[in-house]
Amino acid sequence: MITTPQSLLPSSLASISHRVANLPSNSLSHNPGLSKPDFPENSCPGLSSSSNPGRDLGAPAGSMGAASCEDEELEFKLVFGEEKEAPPLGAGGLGEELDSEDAPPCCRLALGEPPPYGAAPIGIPRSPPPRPGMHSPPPRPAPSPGTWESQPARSVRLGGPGGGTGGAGGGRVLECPSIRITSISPTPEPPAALEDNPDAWGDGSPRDYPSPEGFGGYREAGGQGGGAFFSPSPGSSSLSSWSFFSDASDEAALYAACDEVESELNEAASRFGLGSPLPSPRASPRPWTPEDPWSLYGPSPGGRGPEDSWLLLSAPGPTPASPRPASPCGKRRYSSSGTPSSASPALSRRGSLGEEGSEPPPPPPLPLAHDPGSPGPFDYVGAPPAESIPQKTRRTSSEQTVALPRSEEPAPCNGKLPLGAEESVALPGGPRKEVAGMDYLAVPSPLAWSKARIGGHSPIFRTSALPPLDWPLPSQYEQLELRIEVQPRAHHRAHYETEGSRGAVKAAPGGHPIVKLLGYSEKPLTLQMFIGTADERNLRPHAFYQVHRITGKMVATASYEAVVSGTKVLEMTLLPENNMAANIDCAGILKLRNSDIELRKGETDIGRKNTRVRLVFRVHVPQGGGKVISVQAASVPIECSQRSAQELPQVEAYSPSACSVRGGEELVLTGSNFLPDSKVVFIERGPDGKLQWEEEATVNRLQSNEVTLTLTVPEYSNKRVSRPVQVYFYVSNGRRKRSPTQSFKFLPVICKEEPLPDSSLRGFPPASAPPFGTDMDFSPPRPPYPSYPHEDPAYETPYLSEGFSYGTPPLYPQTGPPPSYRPGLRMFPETRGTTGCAHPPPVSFLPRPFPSDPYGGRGSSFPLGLPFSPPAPFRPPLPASPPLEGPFPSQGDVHPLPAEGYNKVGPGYGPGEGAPEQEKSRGGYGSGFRDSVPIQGITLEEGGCGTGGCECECVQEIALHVC
DNA sequence: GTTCTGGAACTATGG
DNA sequence: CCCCATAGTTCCAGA
Repeated sequence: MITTPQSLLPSSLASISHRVANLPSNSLSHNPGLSKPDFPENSCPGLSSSSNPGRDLGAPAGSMGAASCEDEELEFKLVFGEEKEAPPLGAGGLGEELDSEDAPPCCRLALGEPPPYGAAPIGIPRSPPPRPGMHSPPPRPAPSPGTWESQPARSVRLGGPGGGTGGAGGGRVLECPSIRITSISPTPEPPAALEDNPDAWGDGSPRDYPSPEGFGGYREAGGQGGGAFFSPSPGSSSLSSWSFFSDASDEAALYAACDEVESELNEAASRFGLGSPLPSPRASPRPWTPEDPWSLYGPSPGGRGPEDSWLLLSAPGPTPASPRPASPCGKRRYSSSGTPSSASPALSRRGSLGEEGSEPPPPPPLPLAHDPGSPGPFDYVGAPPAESIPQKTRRTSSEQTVALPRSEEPAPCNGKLPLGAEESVALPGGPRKEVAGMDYLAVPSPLAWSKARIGGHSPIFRTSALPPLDWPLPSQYEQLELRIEVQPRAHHRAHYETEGSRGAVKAAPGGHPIVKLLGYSEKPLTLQMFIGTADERNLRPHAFYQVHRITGKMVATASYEAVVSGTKVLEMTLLPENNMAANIDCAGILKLRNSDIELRKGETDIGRKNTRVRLVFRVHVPQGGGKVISVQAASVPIECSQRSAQELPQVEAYSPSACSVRGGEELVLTGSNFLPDSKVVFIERGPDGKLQWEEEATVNRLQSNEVTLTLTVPEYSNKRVSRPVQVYFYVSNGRRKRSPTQSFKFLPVICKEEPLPDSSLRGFPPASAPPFGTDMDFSPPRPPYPSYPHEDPAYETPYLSEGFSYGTPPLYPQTGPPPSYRPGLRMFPETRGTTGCAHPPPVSFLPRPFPSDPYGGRGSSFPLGLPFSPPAPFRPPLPASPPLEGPFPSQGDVHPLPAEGYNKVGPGYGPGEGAPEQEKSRGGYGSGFRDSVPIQGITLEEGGCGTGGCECECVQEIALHVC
């Protein structure tokens, strides 16, 4: 680990680092798992961990890693130094509160100042950012009427010890709701230091790098970060951070334990003139130049400094050898965590802790290490010039990178940060981050924040106090509107730090997303972009994903990275000559290891299954008088996991679910991942499970798209069957890419017409036909679902399936109309379970979990006021992930509403059509499907299942097919 | 030689 | 405790 770096480091530091590394506890354990246990006992777990991990990880990563690694170490060392300083809360300049409004806002930006790169957009002040997960306190009204300013919970200036060398003057300011325990920190100075003393670093030693660390945030910075300092390795770090930092007491213990080390480090650091170690050593590989405004931000984004920085800390990663090193250690169990993706905010600790809070609490100081004025508008940390770091580093980046300190960062938004701004912060932040998050005491629950924010304040802020990233902002205000003209694709496989880039996010139509600011064209403005969440909660920076700057020949859009509160922000310029539009061809998505993030002190979100993100764009339009109007637009949800990306086709609903053995009817499938060459194959298996019949259906390509397949049901092999025949079909995108099978029935043809009473048709009298589930279609698994309330418009979406309600496929109007979305489609709820039916699941779809049958199992749904219709509309919790949602991009909308999605879906069907169709469907029902259905096949099934306990013969049915 | 990708092996987590 | 399924990460290989 130390090797190279050490060499670079002063002997003292080096020695220290070694020592650290060797510390018992630490164990450096690469193995996280190990470390964790040790922690308690060990004195300085964190340290140890830190040391290694990164390296290890890095190593594996690749050649590049080497460099990074080195850097990492350096940082590590540096960090230590800082820590020492930092720890004390107040250490250096702590105590000061910046926050005051006027405060110098770290955020302040110089509007108008051109960015370093090309067109100089107007600088945007950086807002204090809260950590991704965390919520920042709602902005408070600024002195000026009508304007808001972000407000840190409290700000504390960390000080750089005066050291300050850092210049930073001191320190960074942290906003802390609570008390900060860690030492970590804050040392913002580093950057400052750098700036101030460029010479010191000048040699290009690792130290020179700006502190990417700042970024450390993301991985935890805190944990790592801070922890990082303490524990480099992910695992360890996490552990350490976790264990140690989680409590103040723990931290204290740590500190004590590490005291010695810290002291030494500090000393060493001081000798070097590092004010604070923190600074971002990593930041950019290239020598840091004081003059470079960006330097302040930290490592260069371009280089991905940030990432690197993050990585460093975070990186603990596993070495190549061990695949999942990180997680093991301290991972928390998902189950325990409660909701996975954050489905429910409430659940998350954040609320209480501060997890989010954590982030928020310490809103990192924006870094402006440098003077705001000078550099540029962007206060953030990162944003260094692109050139700074080779992308390649990416891999290593992990190692290098420090996690961005998300929230941690001091949030001073207002306050200015010390320079190094985020980075510096970050670095320290890393540590800090954790600290920060953790440290802070209780923070208002996310919900609370949400409410506060949701209120709808005007998007007018002071340039000195821009809104945190987790602040909801309107996409439009007065004549201004930030619009995503071209939405990104619904899938984008994010890359890990250990991988190479997987490219920029692309648009569905090809090309890349395009964002445009309407209503303003006076001068260049900076467009910010970060990766936000896609869950039902308020939009906020995603804890497990970070934007990744893509550079290359093919990238035409200039951009640079910055780190705001631990969240990497990609900044681009909107030029009047381009109609204030930007082609987002420079934004990739980096996936952070769940274990790294989860271990962060304040992090409450769970990474597992939390793979959807949204691209969030922001623009701060200067209004004069030190005010800006901030508008934001978020893209459609983007699924970032490989799996989903290559995911198997999924059938979420289909209609009809049965037809005559003659086939020929049109069957519409809705789901996701359908391809132009997707095939739909019908099969029948014998009692022994052997394939008895197989037939590929003819797909109507013109009426099919990614989420809808329209096909013609093939003719069944035996047209003389006297009973309904249960068959199955699946969608295939190629070998190994088949959807789960769906059940379908072929009904015998009855020449004699048998009129059915309306009642029966519609509702199947309870007695005779169990409403729900019985339907054959559903295969076993599904519980009877209650129907979604038809009444509720909201549910009219695809999910609703009338068919479902009726339970019988035949009921669906089989008329031709497209299927677009027919009401008939039904969604299956999670199959398992609810009913009790043990059915094998022939139908295993239901991707989304539905609530169990509210109606006691019987619940099938009866939409139209059928006898059995559920009393109250039952609303499935689709929300989080509406089935369709992912795939369907609704243009322009930020929120993935199923409905919207659907609208878009049908190829032939224009957007918006969906609704109509649905209605039609309904209408059809209402009017009497009979009429609408020339040929009706009615199948009555009785299933024990429907009722509940059945064992399952679920299908006893009577099918009548009217000719 | 790099950057992108697509695939897939491995391992952890949960049921 | 074992088995299986699902998911997250890391690797590999080809374009």
